[in-house]
Amino acid sequence: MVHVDMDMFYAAVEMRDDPSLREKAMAVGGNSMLSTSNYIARRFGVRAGMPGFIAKKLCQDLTIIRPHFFKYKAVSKQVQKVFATYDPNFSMMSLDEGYLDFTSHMQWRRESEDSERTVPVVWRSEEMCFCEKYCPKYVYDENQGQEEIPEKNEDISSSPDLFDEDDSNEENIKASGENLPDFCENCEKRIFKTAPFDAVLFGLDINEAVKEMRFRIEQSTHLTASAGIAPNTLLSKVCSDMNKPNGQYRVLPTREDVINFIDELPIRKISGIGKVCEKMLSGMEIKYCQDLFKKRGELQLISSDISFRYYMKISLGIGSTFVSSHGERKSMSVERTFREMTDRDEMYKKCLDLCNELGGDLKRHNLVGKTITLKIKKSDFSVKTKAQTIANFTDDYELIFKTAYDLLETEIMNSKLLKLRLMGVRMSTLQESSKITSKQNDIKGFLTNMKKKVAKRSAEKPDLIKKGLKRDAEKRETINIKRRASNNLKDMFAKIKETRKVEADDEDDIIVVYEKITDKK
DNA sequence: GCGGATCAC
DNA sequence: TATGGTGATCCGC
Repeated sequence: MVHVDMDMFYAAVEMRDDPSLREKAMAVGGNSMLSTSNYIARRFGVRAGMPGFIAKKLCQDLTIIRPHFFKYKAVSKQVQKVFATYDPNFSMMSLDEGYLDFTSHMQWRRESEDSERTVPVVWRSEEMCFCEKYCPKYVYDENQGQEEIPEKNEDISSSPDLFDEDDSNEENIKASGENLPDFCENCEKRIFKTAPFDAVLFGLDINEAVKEMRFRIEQSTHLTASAGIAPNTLLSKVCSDMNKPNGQYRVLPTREDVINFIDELPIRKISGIGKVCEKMLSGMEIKYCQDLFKKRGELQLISSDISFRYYMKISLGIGSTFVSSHGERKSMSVERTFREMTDRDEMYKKCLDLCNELGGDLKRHNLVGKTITLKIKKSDFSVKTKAQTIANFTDDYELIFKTAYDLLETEIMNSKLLKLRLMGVRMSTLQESSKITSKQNDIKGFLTNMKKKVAKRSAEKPDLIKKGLKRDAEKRETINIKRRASNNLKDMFAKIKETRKVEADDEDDIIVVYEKITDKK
């Protein structure tokens, strides 16, 4: 298994596109959070995940670049194109890293010709002109999120047979080169007079195969990647970090090599062991992976079955031996941080906006869901979530808001002065909207839902139901008052009132059904 | 199913 | 002045 990771990805793209950044300490992100930093900035302790204003304190001269995701997506596509030639079933973990299974490729490789392992290459140098004919100039189409590369470059880098044949292309470039001036009028750099390309032959083994892949990535993106090669994904992930940047590392598929590698490895290096887990384990004197096995007795006592098995797998260097494709999405969410918010109407408005966004996202992905979760983060950074599952699948923002509103209202009512810094809305229990039959949306769904409600209610005392209805009526009255008090939110509250009314009718029906049932008894 | 926590990126 | 957004999973109810 191979894990590939682009080196300081976002920062590298920005440095590639703006040479003036290359000599500087720089990071990509915003004032509140940095996504990544270059190696100069890292010397000052500037790290991904660090707030920009703190990084500025560590490094006065830090240049912070706002992220350009359309660029990163475009580059990622190029990288994926290379990945696909080695393993069509590769699995991306993010824009800049992925897992590949080289098994099939290595079978093919053993019987491959030299020419099939030869990568054509354009050697580049800062002193040479690339701004015209030979320049793989990066042109981004922001709408498409795709990158266009001039045809010439496409020809050179994507034709492995280029050097096996009587190559008229090469001659043409040479010939035309003779008519060019020595220096470019645009960039004043020296212009190639001979064909600026060559070819590199890679060997048969997996180290060579991965070098070849990394070379192709570099040729196509002018960015470097690091890779890890190991018998499973758990190990390959750790390996890709060993010789970063622009390097690779291999753990052989032998018991000795795996054990040697894993024994002295700090547990924190393993993907899945985070800050908290590290601290907890260090409290038991567990710092290296071999300690997990040494302390397996204690571990078993204090851990759940799942955790214990996970720890034991780590200590033995066992991981997945195949790349698993991403399963179905399980949730979709929107959340936003903002300056401290105390005004209720503002909160409801924010909630409505989030629901609106979420509804749009769900529709775009052809998804519907039935569990709505409201997330709030208070000014003291404490986080709270409230969830409710509704009767029918939906992607309708008004229905989402109806539920989110209730959850938010509960929170507002339950606290004296709510000071928020973040709000989020999540939809889970998802289904593809196409799979929703009309049945589920009309009478049948309504009836099953009602049966459930009745069952739940009949477990309670009947007078509780009436109390509940009275409480709902009071809630509605509160909302009416608020509506009168707030002109600019008039429509919003009118909608709430509307939906509440539907709900109330719903409840009335339940009472009738409930009475019928009790009568029968 | 719900809510808190942890984790990766 | 000031610490993100999205998705997944696990644990204990």
